[in-house]
Amino acid sequence: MVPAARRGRPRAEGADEKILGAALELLLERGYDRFSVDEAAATAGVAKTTLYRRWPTKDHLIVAVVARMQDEVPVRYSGDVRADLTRYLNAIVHGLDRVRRAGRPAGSGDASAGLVAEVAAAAARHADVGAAVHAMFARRNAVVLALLQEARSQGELRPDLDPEVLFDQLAGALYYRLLVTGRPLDGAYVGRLVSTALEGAAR
Amino acid sequence: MVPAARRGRPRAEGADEKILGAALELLLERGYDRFSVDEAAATAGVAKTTLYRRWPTKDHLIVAVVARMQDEVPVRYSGDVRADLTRYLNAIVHGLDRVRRAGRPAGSGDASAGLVAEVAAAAARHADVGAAVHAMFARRNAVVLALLQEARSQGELRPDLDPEVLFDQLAGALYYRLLVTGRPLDGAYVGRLVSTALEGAAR
DNA sequence: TTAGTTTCGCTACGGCCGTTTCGTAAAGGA
DNA sequence: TCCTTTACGAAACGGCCGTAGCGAAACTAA
Repeated sequence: MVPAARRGRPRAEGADEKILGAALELLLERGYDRFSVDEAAATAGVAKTTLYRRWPTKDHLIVAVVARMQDEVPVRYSGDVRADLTRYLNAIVHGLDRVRRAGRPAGSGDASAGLVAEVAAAAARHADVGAAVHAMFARRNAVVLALLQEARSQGELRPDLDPEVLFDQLAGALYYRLLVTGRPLDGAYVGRLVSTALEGAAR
Repeated sequence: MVPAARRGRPRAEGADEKILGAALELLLERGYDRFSVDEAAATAGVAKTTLYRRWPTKDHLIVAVVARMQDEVPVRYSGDVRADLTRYLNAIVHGLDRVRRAGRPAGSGDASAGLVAEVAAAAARHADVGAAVHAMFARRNAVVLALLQEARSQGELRPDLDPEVLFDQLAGALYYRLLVTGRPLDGAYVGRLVSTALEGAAR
């Protein structure tokens, strides 16, 4: 489907890519707060107005960059939910580790926690960014929710289980631990988390 | 314990209170992003330098305001963990609702989600703010963790349960739902959450 | 060709954050 | 009393975000 020929001067070809590439580099190097829109435009070799025509705020740009670097984690039901969930959550932890290792060296805290928190804050600041962030996570998590439904229909999970609630518990615990408690997020924690969620706390 | 008499001119008595009060009012009225330090100082009737001598950044000030309005939720083990946890989580939800209702009317999304996300972002931006935020939550959650240990020793919870993991699941799910999925946070969700966490997902 | 539309780069601006400077005020110590 | 120390208000500043205005460029439509 070729886009309908529009009226005036066409947008500079490849400008979007140049901007997103420069922005990604600067974002990983400096983190959200030390990231400057002026510098991103300059690094991309583009006027600031050209950037702002595409992304109306710094928040919009950052979320676009983050959405772009989201790698999908391929997951399929293997017959062992515990193993599948453990693998998926470990992939999230590993992705956060990559951001952390790429982050700024200064003692400004955890780069991965910072990025997650800033994306959440951007989602709360602008309604359209919020919609984009919610869609980004929904898309990313859809495969896992389907996996949980499959495991439930296979009898490995309780028939009355709400997969969304279970997933909120798992992913939520990861981000809560990362952002609120400041305690380490590693494979051992993922293992304890999956066990507790699957086997339950009662009795 | 009287503070040791310090050398120079003493700090203006009551200035801290005036600033925190004005800041709280402005924060609830406008939200983090539309909150201006200059305006907070002017409203408090204080020079900006006086404010910055006490809180070196806007983030420090906001976190101090939030820490101040944290009301502790009194919880004791009643012999029914499900009821106790439900009450506690509903208190959190209710507290977020209060912030939401006090929030700005403009379509800038959810005021409570915004405040939570901004506090998390502030914690990630400055190491000392992070320590304060972690301590604030640890203090707030300590009673619940003690409650869980009590319930475990009373045989209502699994003897091998890690209370921290269980609590991460519960609180994390709330904030994850609020910030990431954008879906409603109400009593019905709290009920489903507690049930799933206590009874487990397996079988 | 001509007119109209949209984008481009460039520049300047207002608002806010955080810092700095300056003169003054209020305390303790000699 | 005089000196030192710390806090105060007022003002100015640089950096960054986001907006506005300008002339030029690139395209469509007539």
